[in-house]
Amino acid sequence: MPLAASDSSPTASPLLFFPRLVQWQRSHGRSGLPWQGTRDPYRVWLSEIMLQQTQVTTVLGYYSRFLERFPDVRALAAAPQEAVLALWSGLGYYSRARNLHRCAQAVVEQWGGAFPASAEQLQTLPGIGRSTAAAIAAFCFGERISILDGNVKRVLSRLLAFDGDLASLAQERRLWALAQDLLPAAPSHDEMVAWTQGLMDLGSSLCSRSKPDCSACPGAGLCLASAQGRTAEFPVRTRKLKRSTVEWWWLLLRRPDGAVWLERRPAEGIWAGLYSLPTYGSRAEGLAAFGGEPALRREHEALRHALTHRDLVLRPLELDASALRQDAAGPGPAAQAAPGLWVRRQADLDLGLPAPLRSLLERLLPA
DNA sequence: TATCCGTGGAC
DNA sequence: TGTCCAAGGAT
Repeated sequence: MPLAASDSSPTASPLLFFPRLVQWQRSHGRSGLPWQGTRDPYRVWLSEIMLQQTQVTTVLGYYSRFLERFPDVRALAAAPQEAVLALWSGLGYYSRARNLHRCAQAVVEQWGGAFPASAEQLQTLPGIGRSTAAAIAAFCFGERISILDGNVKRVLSRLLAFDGDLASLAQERRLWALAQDLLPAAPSHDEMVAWTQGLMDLGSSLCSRSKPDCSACPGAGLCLASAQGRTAEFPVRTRKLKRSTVEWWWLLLRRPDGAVWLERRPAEGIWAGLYSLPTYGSRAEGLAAFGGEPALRREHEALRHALTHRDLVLRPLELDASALRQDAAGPGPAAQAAPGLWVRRQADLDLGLPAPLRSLLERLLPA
């Protein structure tokens, strides 16, 4: 049965996509990013962790500061966790920083300071999942293995008109297998670098979420979604993000000299391991912990801060700390004293701080 | 499997 | 203003 004239479905093999994308990456892809042009696993690994769920422009400054402070994996492994969190402060998803630190220590202690050279082994390390392991292995060791990040899901689901729901782990695994099938039998190291980078470059430029530029795409003539005019339908992902609102009372304990008391947050949960203000679930509870109503100086305007699953309403209560204990253990009753410190000026804020708190303290403390 | 974990940019 | 989501991983 002959094809109808209106049927514009590509008939070329999707295997042609590999050489086309490799060529496109070399002529049109990104090449000047600070973590490109190296096969040093430490630098590639650091960039991949920072880039998880984080845009390139956000990462650039953090990456250079981090490398300057920790030039190699041994320097990072030897640092205190607090120093790592301080450099990560503001980048978000702080479990990445804690796992980064643990990973560096594992590389030193279990691998003699050299990252293992296969995706399978890399994936056993803290904070390195399947996609990050594949990226490091492809970039640094030329391994024939496919990444599958947000960009690749968009590019390949369109190329193949893959209509599985990527909210499902099973469908994600299917697409991962298809991605692996697009690789030639024996790609060179350079080809794996260009292919891996090309998938991400294409997804972040031509094959954008809205209004992709299919005419300039190296997948033109191969891409099923484009041929069918259905790019907006891919990738398929049923989202079921349920947001909730949480109200936190922040105690702004101020000494007569203006200093503010910060405490380290617990090792799990939101902002784990960062410094923050003493936090309570109600106004009464917070006041009761530090002198009650007579100590109250001012109720600051509430700050609203959006996290992925939660909207935080932060209510700072400024208390007069002059009547409270002010020894090294902190201002509260010794029994509930958490590790913490007084900060007097902005120069004291070289700490792991949640973004909204850094913003608040930069307004309150003198330079 | 579903949920949790930050922040900022794009639309 | 709200929504999506960006080089995801851990539990």
